[in-house]
Amino acid sequence: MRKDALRNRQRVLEAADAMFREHGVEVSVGEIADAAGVGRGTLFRNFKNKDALIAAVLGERLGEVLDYGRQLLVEDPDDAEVTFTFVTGLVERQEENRALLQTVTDELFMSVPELQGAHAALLELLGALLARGKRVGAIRPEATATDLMMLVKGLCMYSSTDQQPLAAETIMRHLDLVRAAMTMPEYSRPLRGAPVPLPV
Amino acid sequence: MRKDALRNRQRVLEAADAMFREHGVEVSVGEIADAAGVGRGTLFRNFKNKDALIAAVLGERLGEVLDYGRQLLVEDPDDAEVTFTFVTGLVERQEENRALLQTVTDELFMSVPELQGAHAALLELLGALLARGKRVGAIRPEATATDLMMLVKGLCMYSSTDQQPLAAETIMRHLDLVRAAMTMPEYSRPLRGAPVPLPV
DNA sequence: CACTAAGCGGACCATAGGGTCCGGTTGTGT
DNA sequence: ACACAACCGGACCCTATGGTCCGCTTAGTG
Repeated sequence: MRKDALRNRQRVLEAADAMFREHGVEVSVGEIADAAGVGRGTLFRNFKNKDALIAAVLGERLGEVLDYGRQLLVEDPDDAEVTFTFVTGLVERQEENRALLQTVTDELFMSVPELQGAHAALLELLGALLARGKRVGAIRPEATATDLMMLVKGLCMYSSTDQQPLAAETIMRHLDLVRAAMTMPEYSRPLRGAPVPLPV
Repeated sequence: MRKDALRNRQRVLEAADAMFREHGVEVSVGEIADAAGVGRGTLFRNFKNKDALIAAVLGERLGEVLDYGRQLLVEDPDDAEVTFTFVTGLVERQEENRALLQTVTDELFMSVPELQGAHAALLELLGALLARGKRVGAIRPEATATDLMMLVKGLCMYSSTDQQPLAAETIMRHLDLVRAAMTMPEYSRPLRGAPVPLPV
């Protein structure tokens, strides 16, 4: 591959990542190409179609998330909090990257193998994190990775769909709700921060 | 208004309602007009634009939901379960009407005054339901209507975004998670049903 | 330096969706 | 029965988007 070609590919990846972060995967390829300073032709020569570009960018981002979670599992084998440490990190990343969890559980993208794999891996990781919490009696024994996934996805979708992004304070509060749903009562905690103000 | 005009308006409303139920508000006005057996011109003569049609249909559906909730408030002034009775009903309706909660908290539709009002009314209703639960010590005192809204919206979005609609069993399970998040520990209950199977 | 294949990018295409328009039709009061 | 306003509906327009194509440019090698 020629040097300039590689450089352009890189530029597209970076531009796509930036645009996805800010606007979600709905941004048009045209805008991405413009941001990258290349023509549409160049973009599509490097990525078969938009889905392939999404898979390339988000696959990597999700990979980082998975690494983070696996790292947590290794670091402290008896941390009852590990699930919520991870989920908090996940939500924080989602907060500065609208696209991060868009591809997970979305009919459109479940057909892209690379993302399907990331989804499965994420569920597996959540399962492992929960298992740790269950061992020390922090997590309800019947709770599953899918249960947690639903709550987290819901939280993320809710906050990124809203007009203006929710305050970090509100997100922390919502995380406390997730915690209350998943933990044994004595591991619950009071809700932090203020509720979202009524719009208008 | 001429008789045939009125009849056509009605047909459009019914067709739109049916299409929204099944496909969500994303269906094209063309499909709605076809289903109603009228031309696009007729549709747009009766409703200024697509948003107006959505507001007309969903406004009515949301009104029914509000009536249901207010009815519950009147019927038994000491029912600790009233919040979850309502939310279960809400989720059941959403299950057979993809569009029901789409308009709530969606940037696109928060600008339509009629739906904005319905949103505010829904939050107010949830607040009243929760207040009842708090009085008898069933609901966490710091929990707010917005907290519940987030959980319910998340649950609904999660289930209607998925490839195939989730099993009713799974939705009941998720409702138990919502309950766990909102209630005092002794009002929680074990999760019903089986978790969602891993896709592929 | 010159040649050539790899690479470039923007003009172009097809599709889809919301919304408008107008020539023809039809309900309805007289 | 007639006239005419109200009404109809589909052809049409405009915009946006994903994706293709091809004449021009340029990296890089002999």
